[in-house]
Amino acid sequence: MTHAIFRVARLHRLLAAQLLRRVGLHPGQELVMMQLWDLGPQRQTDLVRLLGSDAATMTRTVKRLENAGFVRRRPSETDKRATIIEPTIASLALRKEVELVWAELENSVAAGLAAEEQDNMIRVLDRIEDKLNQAVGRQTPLA
Amino acid sequence: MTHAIFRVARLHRLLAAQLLRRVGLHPGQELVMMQLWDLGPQRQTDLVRLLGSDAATMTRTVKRLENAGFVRRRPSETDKRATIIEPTIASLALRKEVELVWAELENSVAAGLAAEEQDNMIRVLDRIEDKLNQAVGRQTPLA
DNA sequence: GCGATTTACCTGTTCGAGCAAGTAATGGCA
DNA sequence: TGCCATTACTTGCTCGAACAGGTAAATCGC
Repeated sequence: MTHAIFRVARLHRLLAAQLLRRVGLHPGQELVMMQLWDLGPQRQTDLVRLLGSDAATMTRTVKRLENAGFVRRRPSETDKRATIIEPTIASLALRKEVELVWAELENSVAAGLAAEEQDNMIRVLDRIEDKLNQAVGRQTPLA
Repeated sequence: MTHAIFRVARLHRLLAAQLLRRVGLHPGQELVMMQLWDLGPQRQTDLVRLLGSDAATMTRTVKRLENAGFVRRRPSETDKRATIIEPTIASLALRKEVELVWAELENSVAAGLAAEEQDNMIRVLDRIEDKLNQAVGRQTPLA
């Protein structure tokens, strides 16, 4: 099963990269933007928490999104350590394109699966996610 | 479903990285070593084909494995363009450890799933893999 | 046999991802 | 109030992954 997951993960990411390329994003960036579009301005820490990502990676990803003009950075007024990230007006045009890409990705994955199979798949994936979270969380005691 | 795949993929890779760290490998390197252990010496191109990877990535990964002493490079006698990669004697000690890591990874994923569920999961993942291959292969015509 | 294409590999670059280490602001606690 | 751990973020490093571009060897077509 590990093999199968590896292969699907790689292909899934590869396809995402191909599709996102047309939109001018790199895989991973679209997840940040989707959070901002859905939830509005967020601190970097919150983005890290929401995406289960890494603070250092977030710093650099946000910097690139800022250079690309999709995001603005503004110091928090209540916490001088924190930076608030907000989507720019310009990014709103991107949103529809990203949603199209997302739909195409979803379609490529789900094509040929009955609705029932999809539901079951999601349920099992969620359970696997829980298991993995446990294993990652507690330093995998090996015993 | 795309969300679920992303999350499982990331966690799966993260757990693999944690486990492989104890063995001194980075995720991706173990796949190369497993091919070499299973099939014996291979040309770089063959490794690329077997793993669905990239020639440039393989060049660098092999170089690092060589520096780590797990792999040796030898020019092909029949094709002066090609390099043959072979596992070193030293790498054989690694093999058992990697197999343990792999088993632990498999266990973390499959724990709590009935055998029947696992079988079904693998079947569906294989179908998804096919779909993704089609989508990636034919430049995703968007229409 | 010779030229054009293909194949095998390498280097440079960009990006996400993670670890380590460092800075500065915050907040808790004695 | 003053100290100290925590939190938010940054920078430096190493890696896998992918693309672009480049070299040399092999192979195909004529």
